[in-house]
Amino acid sequence: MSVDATVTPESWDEQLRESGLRVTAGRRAALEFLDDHPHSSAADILAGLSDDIPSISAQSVHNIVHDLTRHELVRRIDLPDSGSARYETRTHDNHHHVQCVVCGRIEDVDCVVGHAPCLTPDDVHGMTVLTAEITFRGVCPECEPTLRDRDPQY
Amino acid sequence: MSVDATVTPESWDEQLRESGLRVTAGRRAALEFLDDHPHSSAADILAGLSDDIPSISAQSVHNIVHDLTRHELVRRIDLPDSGSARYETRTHDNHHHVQCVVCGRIEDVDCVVGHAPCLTPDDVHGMTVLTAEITFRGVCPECEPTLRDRDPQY
DNA sequence: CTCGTAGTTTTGAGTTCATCAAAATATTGG
DNA sequence: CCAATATTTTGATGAACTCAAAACTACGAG
Ligand SMILES: [Mn+2]
Ligand SMILES: [Mn+2]
Ligand SMILES: [Zn+2]
Ligand SMILES: [Zn+2]
Repeated sequence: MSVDATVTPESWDEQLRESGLRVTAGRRAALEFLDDHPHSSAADILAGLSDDIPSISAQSVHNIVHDLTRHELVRRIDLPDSGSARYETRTHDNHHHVQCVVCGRIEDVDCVVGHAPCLTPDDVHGMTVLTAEITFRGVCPECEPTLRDRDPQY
Repeated sequence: MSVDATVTPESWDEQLRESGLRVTAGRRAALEFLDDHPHSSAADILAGLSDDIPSISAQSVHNIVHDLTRHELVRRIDLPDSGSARYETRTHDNHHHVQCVVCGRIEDVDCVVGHAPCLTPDDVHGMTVLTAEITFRGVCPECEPTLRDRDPQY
């Protein structure tokens, strides 16, 4: 059983350089944090990085995720509720998400097709469809009892 | 050729009353406006209603769409870009949307299945999937030339 | 028809998330 | 190590939405 070593902690430095971005403590820490905590908000990242980098500011986190998103080292996702944008290091695999309507928990859902667009609808008003962003909404196992309490007919 | 008369302007009043909501000028006007201008934002609605109801406030529009959404007379949609939430009178038909990445134009896309959830992925981490919100992203016919100018390899 | 009450709108303030701009600082090639 | 330029920080600003209380209105009871 061998672990895929294409994404080691140090490789973030390489990926940053390959994108023409300078290697900074904030960017490296943000990438490491997002790899460990997918679907984090800018505020989550700020909180997660403040211990290691006390000087980091909210504005810096926004700058960082913006730059990393633009160079496709991270992916930005905007889920229906969830107030703020979320970020993750899983890019280029066209995966989707399932979100618990009770607790907000977010999990990845592999794309059945594996490439964009994974669906092709009938009538798209003449538009050329590039991607299909899918957000499944449901109830996670932990929240099912909660929901049954509130609405026994479930 | 007969027009479906199930949704006449006056029927908004009935639908409001059936939901236990009082019939007010703002609510009636908002429903009429949204029926004519689907996928409008709260700001769009405010602008569209200000002529007829000069006293209307931004807060009122938020109250109105919130109440109408809660009683399912309108549907709220949150699209990836687009900053603000959008609203429409087409409810209960589980339809989806296609959005032009250049100009932001939004169009309806009928659900192929016709009922939620229209997709059932393999692994959803034990969650019970209720709905699948799909946003197709692409380029509309009007914007294709623009895109070709910027990036000739298209 | 009038009145009273609960529902609704308005007014005003406040929050969160994100952006813009300029000064301070750090990275990196030479 | 230095200079050039990218990045971070600081500070201000904006957009969308929410909260709370006062003013107003729809509508059913009388
Ligand atoms: Mn993901
Ligand atoms: Mn629609
Ligand atoms: Zn849950
Ligand atoms: Zn377009």
